[in-house]
Amino acid sequence: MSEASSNNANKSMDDIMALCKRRGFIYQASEIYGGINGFWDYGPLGAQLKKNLRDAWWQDVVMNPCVGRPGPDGEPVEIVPVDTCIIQNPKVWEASGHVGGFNDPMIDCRESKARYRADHVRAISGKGKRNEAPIFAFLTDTPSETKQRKAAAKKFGNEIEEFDLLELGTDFANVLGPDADTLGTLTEPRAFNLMFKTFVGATSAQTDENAAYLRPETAQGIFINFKNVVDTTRVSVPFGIAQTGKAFRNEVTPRNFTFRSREFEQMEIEFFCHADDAKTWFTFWRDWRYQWWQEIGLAGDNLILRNHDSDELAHYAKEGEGTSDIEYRFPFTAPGFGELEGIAHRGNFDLTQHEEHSKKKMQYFDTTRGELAPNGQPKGEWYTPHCIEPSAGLDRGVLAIICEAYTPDESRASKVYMKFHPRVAPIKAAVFPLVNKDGMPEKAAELHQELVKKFGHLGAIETDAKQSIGKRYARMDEAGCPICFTIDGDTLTDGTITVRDRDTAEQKRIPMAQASAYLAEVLGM
RNA sequence: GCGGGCGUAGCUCAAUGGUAGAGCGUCAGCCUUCCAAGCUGAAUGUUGACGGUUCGAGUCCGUUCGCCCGCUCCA
Repeated sequence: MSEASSNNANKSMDDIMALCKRRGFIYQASEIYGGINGFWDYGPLGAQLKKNLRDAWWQDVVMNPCVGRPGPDGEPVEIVPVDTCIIQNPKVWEASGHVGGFNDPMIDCRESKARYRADHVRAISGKGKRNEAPIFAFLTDTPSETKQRKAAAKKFGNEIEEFDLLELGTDFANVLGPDADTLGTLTEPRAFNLMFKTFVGATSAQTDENAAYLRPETAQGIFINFKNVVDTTRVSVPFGIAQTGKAFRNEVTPRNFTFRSREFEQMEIEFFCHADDAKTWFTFWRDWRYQWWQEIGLAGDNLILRNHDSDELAHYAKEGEGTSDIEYRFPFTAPGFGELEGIAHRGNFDLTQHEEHSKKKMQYFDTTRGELAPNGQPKGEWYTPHCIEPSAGLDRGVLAIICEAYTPDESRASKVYMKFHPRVAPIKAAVFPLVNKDGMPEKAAELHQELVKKFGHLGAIETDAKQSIGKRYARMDEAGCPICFTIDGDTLTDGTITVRDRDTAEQKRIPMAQASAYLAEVLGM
């Protein structure tokens, strides 16, 4: 357990947010106009950090799936990428269940602060007295039902009638809320539209006919291209399709810095396999994804793997075998955890839905299955593949990495340093002349150019000749730069430089000619 | 959506209803041979926004936007 991971509950989110602002990791979106609730912008260091995490995922998922670890079938894991549109045909969201399932009107109770799905609330009035107080509202199978039935019986005896609350319309002045003690505390029903709506066509009217939605998840772009990928590439089940991209949800309550944002980026894999193999693939992905987050720097006990209870499964996962979350103990969730990535067994829910709604065949012909023909070859089998979905939040990953890296240290000049794993660190190295004269700046520029050329595609290589060396080290500590190379007087005579380690502040001398190899090793190359 | 707290320079914070300040950071110059050293100087604010009370509002009142905490919600 690292020092950083053991005390997240003691890390101040205010301090972390201040550092994010001060050093240019994350800014409030539209700040000069007073911000906009639920949106955040990344500054120079944050944008690079986010790109590094996205690149690491892409490399380890798409380019070299599971870093070469074979799947449960002993074969290399096969993954191909796609990049699909944020705006899809609206029918996609009908098929996926996002339109029908999440437009439900909700009712709030001003007294009890409870919130109810309007269509779930039942009501009891006196017989023929629907327009008179009191009317008793309740939720079936909750304590409120018992309580309200008792109250209604006391008031009306057997002369009652029972109906859906919504039959009253939108005015509930005569209604006693399920958990209320006074009449008329229920608000009128309000729709919760979790999807952002927009309109397609520059000259078209903004009517429902032209309505479209910003995607609430990248996953559907994969499912609706499943057949395209199967038909046009040489993949065969089992295989996965991966995608990163923005998604949008009109969250009821954006909260906790970037953790719950209305615009966010996902990194998703939809891995298709035969139903018989789904369970083993689920376990495989769950375990590897957990390990991946550990290897990217969330190595301590702040990261856990949690299997969902059956009663909290999402609509799509009920068909499958379950869901596991990889969760991180953020300072604002401690001692609890917040989700970084969910690994869901979606069954064949999505492909089946799209097959029904689009009338296009989504089944897959597997030539390795089926009974054997006389010649000993399998006859093949048609089936709708099941799907394992490791779905990660990129912004949440960045936030977790920032929280994990944040390390207060009163003993050093910066008082805090960012202990980024070298692979995600936005600044990979810095080159300093110890003093800004005597040929040192020239040497520094030389080494800087060399390192930029070799490592610049991975992140920033900085150089700085201003002010004292301690100040420059401190600045790099706060930015999370893993190592600094310093040119001094000896460099000019014997060709050696000092390497300064961020985490230990220790220094050692190496030949300048080996700086590049040294950095490569730090970066795990 | 409810309740509570908050909003002053890039950051952290001062300022009795009476001229908006400090520290740090940033920038410039000098200096400087390993950890924010030293010296000199500079820039930076419609006090979140709008309205009101007042001779006068950072301060009081209203509205609004945003952030934090709790509840709620969370595909």
